[in-house]
Amino acid sequence: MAWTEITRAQYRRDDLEYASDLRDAEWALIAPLMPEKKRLGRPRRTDLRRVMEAILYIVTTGCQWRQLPRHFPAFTTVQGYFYRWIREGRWEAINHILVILSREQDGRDATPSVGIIDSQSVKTAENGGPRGYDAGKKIRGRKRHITTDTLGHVVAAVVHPADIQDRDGAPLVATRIRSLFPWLRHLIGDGGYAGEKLRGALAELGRWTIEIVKRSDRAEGFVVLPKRWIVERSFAWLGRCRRLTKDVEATISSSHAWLMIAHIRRVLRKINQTAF
DNA sequence: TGTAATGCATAATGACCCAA
DNA sequence: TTGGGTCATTATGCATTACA
Repeated sequence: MAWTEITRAQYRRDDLEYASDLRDAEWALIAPLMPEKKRLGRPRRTDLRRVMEAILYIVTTGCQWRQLPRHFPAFTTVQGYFYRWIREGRWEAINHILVILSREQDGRDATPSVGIIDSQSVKTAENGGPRGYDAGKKIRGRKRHITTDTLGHVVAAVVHPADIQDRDGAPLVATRIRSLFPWLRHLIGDGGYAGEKLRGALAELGRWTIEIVKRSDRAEGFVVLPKRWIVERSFAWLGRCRRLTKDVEATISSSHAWLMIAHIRRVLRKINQTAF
């Protein structure tokens, strides 16, 4: 019997189960977000749960496509779904829905009204694609530019070459936010987002406001909580996924997809843990 | 029977590293 | 500088299969 044909029960034996695998309750959350059965054509035989688990395996371990263990579907098949779901915008859509679910579970409005923005520069590997040099961080690669809500959910992300300044990348993020969470209009960021240029760019996009939290705030008395640690914590969470410790992708779109997947993984776990 | 969708191997391409 | 090697990504080809 081929490895790919083993039953779920066999697959669940300890020696084949991975920490990155989906628990039943987690799969229940994303199963409705998987592509529907097509009317025509050859019916799908591949178990999409295994496809998801294979992708989660890669995002957590950081292994190459070719190193995907044999009892997952063939890596070319998994890869096929990965890229197809990028084209369909499915990764972002899944993330969007899970963030809403998670917020509602925490008793918040589905749509956040405040976002905390920050970026992280990551080295790229030898697979080419768009990149640039971040002189400040001395890193040649790309920036992950994200906005979180006050709970630390990544509500929108943009990946761009690292030579783009934060204040120039921010409008790109704002544009993403606008299509995902139209009611989010207030951003909190660090000194990198200060200045009239960005303020003007945001004004053109709509009625955005941005609030700058300085790093060394020596205000006396009661200090407004610097919200910045929330984004930093989110970056730390994402950093646990080894696929993200370097940017090994050749395209911006797959780099963005892995970021979404890492976050999807975290939100799935979070919803599940607090369910009781 | 023809069509559309699927599974998946394989090749091609492009970028980059390394050693000679 | 060149040639070999690694990987991500894209393209291609072919066998399968449900359904009208």
